[in-house]
Amino acid sequence: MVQLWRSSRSHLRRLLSLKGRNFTALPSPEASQTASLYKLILNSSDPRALSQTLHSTAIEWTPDLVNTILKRLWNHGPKALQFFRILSHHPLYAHHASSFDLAIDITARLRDYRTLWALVSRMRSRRIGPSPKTFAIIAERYAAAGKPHRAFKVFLHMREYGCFQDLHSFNTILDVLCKSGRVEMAYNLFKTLRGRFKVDCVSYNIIANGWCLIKRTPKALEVLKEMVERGLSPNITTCNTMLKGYIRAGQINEAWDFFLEMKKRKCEIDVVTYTTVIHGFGVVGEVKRAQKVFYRMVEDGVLPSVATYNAFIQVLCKKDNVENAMSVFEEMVKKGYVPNSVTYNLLIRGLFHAGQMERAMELMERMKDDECDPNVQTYNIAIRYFCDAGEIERGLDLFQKMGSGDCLPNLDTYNILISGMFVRKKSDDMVVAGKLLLEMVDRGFMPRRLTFNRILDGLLLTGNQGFAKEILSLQSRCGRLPRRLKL
DNA sequence: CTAGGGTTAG
Repeated sequence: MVQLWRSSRSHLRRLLSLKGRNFTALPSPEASQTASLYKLILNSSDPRALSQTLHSTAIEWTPDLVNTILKRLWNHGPKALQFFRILSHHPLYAHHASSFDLAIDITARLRDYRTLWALVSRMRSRRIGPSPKTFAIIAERYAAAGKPHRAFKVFLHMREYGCFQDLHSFNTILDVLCKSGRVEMAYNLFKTLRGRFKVDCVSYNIIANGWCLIKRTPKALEVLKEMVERGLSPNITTCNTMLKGYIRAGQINEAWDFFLEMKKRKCEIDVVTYTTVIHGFGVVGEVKRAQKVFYRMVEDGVLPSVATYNAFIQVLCKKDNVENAMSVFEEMVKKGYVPNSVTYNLLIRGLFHAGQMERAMELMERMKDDECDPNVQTYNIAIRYFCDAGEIERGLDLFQKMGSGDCLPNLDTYNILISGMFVRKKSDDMVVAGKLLLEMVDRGFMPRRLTFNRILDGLLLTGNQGFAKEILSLQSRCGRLPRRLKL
């Protein structure tokens, strides 16, 4: 029966999709089931009732379904974990390792490390993990939370959980440390342990990139020199890393010379090289040069990717004008490229920036036709510009739309909207700001102290003493959570 | 999620 429905539905989809792209977004039965389950979980206020529903035999749980729901609840961590927990007690279904990884990621983001390690233990006792991937997630979150030493300790203790420390996992931990700005620490580990793990070109690239990220290109070069001395050859990734490093450090002439040198030496320049150059030169204002490279690359036998178009489109939006960006957009579509959400977000921002609010909103609608629904970033852009323009109501409308749809607001959304509440000096807006603050805390986001203070001041100045008191007690409750970086 | 390219404000 279900099978029948499914096949006739997909037949219908095929038929409809012939008539126009609008219909390709028609939800499949699986998608609509997922959507209704998601809404059910999100809107339930009674955990016991929810538990009963989710345990009912009518729902056929699969790891895919569970993971989809966990990802959609990403910006509502407590809800996501509640869902995960309820399903852990299902009489027939048992969580897949990938769902554990997602749940672990969420606990880490909420800085709930006790639950995190409890989940790791449960994975182990069920003999479904933890895997090196699990440890990569944990290490990354520790590093991002300003606990690089914890991140490294995770790596050291992997073996106790049955995971071998090999070159892969070593490279992962180096990269995690570098990306969180702890290059110094990564480099020291690298030097101490490179013999044991027999480091390769990837390890050197990771360290070089680490130095580049903090704009220390000479250090990166030094590392690469060492690499060559030890008999390892740089590859195209090494070159692209340095190229981007020069640009990031503002060494535009060095970057250009490096690019020319790459060409002269006939190293296999690829689409990443061109994308880096186009974006790098464009954003520092060298639009003509970026444009030349963009049109030249095809002659050189390298086809642009969607990312290349995105880089070029951003350059045109920022340093040229939106109309030209729109033409390049139409041009890429005509050539058969499928724009992604990055493309749309760039153009939507460009149009908003040029004051063309309505055209921006039209483009936001058009996204849906491309099976590329507006995402959090899209909404954040729109909300920001509407608030900046004083059209607070439209910003709030969009926010409302997000909450009811399947694109939950993230930390940025709340910050943007709360700032927007200070544009008009209205008492009502202060109350809305306060409510947003309560909601964001409820969803596992930690407002900055500045946000608390602004709202408190606002409420006190507009005579909302009672509400201010409530916010103040919320703040002290939040303060108990250890959130500041401690070394 | 073993490394490099597109979304975040002036």
